[in-house]
Amino acid sequence: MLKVFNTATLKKEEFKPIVPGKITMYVCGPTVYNYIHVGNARSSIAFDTIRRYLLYRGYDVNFVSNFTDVDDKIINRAQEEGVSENAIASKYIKAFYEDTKPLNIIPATTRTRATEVIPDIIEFVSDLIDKGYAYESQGGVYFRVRKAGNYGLLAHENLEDLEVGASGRLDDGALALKEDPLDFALWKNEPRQVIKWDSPWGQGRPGWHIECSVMSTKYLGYTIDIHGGGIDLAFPHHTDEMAQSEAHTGKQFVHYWLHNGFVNVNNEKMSKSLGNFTTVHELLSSYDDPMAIRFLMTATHYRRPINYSSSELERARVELDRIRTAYRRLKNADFKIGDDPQIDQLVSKQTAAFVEAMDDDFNVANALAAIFELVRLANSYVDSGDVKDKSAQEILRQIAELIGVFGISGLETKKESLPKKIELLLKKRETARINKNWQQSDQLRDEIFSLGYKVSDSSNGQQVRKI
RNA sequence: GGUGGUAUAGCCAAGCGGUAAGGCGAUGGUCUGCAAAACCGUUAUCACGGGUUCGAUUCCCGUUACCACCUCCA
Repeated sequence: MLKVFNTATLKKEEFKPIVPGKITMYVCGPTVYNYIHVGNARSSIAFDTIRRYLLYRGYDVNFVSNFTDVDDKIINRAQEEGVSENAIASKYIKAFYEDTKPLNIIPATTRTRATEVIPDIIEFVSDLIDKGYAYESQGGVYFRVRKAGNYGLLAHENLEDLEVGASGRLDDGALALKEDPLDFALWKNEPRQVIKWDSPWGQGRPGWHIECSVMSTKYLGYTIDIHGGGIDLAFPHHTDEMAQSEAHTGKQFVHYWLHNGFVNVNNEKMSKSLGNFTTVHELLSSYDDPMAIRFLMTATHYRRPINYSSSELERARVELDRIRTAYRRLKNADFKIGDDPQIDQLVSKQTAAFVEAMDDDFNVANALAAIFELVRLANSYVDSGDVKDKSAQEILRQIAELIGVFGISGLETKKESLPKKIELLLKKRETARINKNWQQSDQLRDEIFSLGYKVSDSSNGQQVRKI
């Protein structure tokens, strides 16, 4: 039985999809005014792993996400660079796909830009006005927060506390536009010569939260199973989404709210505003093992913070290497025809442990422990010198499938093209080894090492990897 | 100030009423020409103070520290 932690109730709840066997899932996507950073990637990876596990459990998952391609930051960026907002957005949308592909993130079933649903947004907002949940004020449209039931539920705050914060931060101009400091914008009046659309309230552009409500209801229906995002989105973004969506449809918006924890740097949140971020773009260009990045992000429980540093990344790589090494060893072992029932039994025991762990709100730590048990089993099996093909294939298949749920692929490949010079030195060393010329063999190993490659010997000959 | 979260070995991190999974590191051993890999072993009383209980890391109360949200942020 799958249980998930719901931010709305702060409890683990049994997961029951609206339609048996099918899951509707919406995850808030990035505002595309810059490259995504490691923290953004963590969120994508966390929900990708959740999605993969649901797929592994046999569910059909309809996964929708968005690109926010109209907002203040994009407009500012466009003005700074003297190009259109669309040029900025398109550039970083392209970069998003380039950056997430090496991290093995499955593209969303549907991924739409905010600017592609403007008519739907206008219709949605008009309906809120008709229903009395919103009002126009000088070309802008605002949502009446006090009219919504259980507003603040996700943030676990009451209206009075929220109001203290709201009235304190708003300037007089903004306050004058609103009936109540708590109200938020559904549609913004836009007098400047920047990206904007005609609307019943004059020229303007959508507020921040409306696009997600529109896309979620448009592509997935009035009520969806899972809505995800970073925990910082719980308030105000998801709170506002929930209020406007439920006001519009009269139905519960989301059954399970899932939020991921942050990536920290020196125990502080990595964020664009703090400036302490590393973009995935630059990380990928300076680090040659994207699967290790994925492993670091995915092997930590999604709600826990990750303290990001190069040493943490290195540790993740070493851990992942243990799995890869075992996988390759077993794959390259000498098989005998046959089957070892006791091995098969141990494999299914660990598979069951994996499922049990993941069913408990995606407990990846315990799930990973099951994978490491399989790794030890694989290694011991090879050491026994009596490997039966059927059992070996079963171990390999399970390791690949389970680590695949974490989005780690290519366990056996990791083959890189070697420079000619290295190839030559390896050949020379092989000859030396056949002649048991250990001195020359060691010398060549040192030489290869000094050129940036580490060579080690196994029963299958020399193994090389780039340092 | 309000709200939510976290505090477990050198590090990462499970467990959450019956004397602590897993990984990294360290260390001893086996194997190997050496090294690597692998395998076997060693490596913690769970922030602090009370309370409940036959028994608490696990429940309750309090304290302390750190993080986050309350403004854009995954």
